[in-house]
Amino acid sequence: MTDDFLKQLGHLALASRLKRISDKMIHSGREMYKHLGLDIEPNWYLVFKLLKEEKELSVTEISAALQMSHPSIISIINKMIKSGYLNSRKCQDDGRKQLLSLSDKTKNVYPQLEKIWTAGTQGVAQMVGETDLLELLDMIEARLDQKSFMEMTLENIESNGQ
Amino acid sequence: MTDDFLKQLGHLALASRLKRISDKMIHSGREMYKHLGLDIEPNWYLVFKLLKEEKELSVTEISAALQMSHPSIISIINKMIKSGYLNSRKCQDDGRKQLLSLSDKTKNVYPQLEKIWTAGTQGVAQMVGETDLLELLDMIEARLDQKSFMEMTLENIESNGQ
DNA sequence: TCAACTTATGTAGTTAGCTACACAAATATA
DNA sequence: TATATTTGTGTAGCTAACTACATAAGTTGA
Repeated sequence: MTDDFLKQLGHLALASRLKRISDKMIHSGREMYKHLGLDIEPNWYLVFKLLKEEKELSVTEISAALQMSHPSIISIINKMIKSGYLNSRKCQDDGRKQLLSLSDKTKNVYPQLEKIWTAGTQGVAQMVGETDLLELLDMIEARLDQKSFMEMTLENIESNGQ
Repeated sequence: MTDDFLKQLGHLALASRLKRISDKMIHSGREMYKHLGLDIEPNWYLVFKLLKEEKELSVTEISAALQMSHPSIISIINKMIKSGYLNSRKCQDDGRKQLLSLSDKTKNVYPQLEKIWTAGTQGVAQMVGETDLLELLDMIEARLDQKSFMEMTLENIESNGQ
């Protein structure tokens, strides 16, 4: 018997435990950048890595690639622009679009960032060990895409009620 | 090659993926309560279940059991009190303490809530299948408690730099 | 017994997601 | 070609966690 009530709840508390772990890691990531004297936030690596690969993307394209809502992306990129890490220019062909790319400032610090991300990847790999956690997450996300947690639960309520 | 950039990032994006899954499930849980006509929020089940078991607890005790900060607990219980699901009384022995317990309203709807949570537990169990996901989470949380993600990463930066 | 410390609660302000709505630009269609 | 629809971006307002600070009540020890 542990004093961690979430563990006791078993499957019911899955979402809460996933949230607890991710919150803790994200918070620790924020501390790490601060410790290293960088004005970078934990979720920016997604945009950095994506734009390193794709060179120039619109808000909607970033939103689709990261599977996050476009208001979330706007909030992230506005901070990154303000801090000088992204360039933004209006698209010539389509006046609605804003095209984002990495700034020179970013290109200068990129080697340092890569070292941090490499070390972070190693840290997660050490934590996860030889387990197949990432494959499990693939499976869970695939199942959640097929049928939402609400749908699954409502179906179970239905069939339990028979 | 998938169009989900987070998957491509492998271990590096673990925290982001855990967040994405938990956010999705929590959001779906909110919709479910709404669909069922209940004015209950997704994270309240933790307090309901805990107080069902322990009868009467203070803010700090709830905070410890759920491993959440006390301001988070205050925010949750204030809403639950406002909605009539919790009773609060001042502790006689210790005037600083607020003692929380389940209200009659809660006791009346509890059977219905149990059905929902049972169905939700089944839903998660179906999603997780025969895997050992919960044990993996136990392991990861234990390792994170020993050494934070920041510490792990900084150590790796150090040793990579040699 | 009273000052210093500790503990329990509460408040303020931050970050990170989200949906719903607004609006402008592009495209499609009658 | 003019109107209607779609698409891309942006804003407002929501939830949920956190830390840091404030305050009040208990406890301890000189």
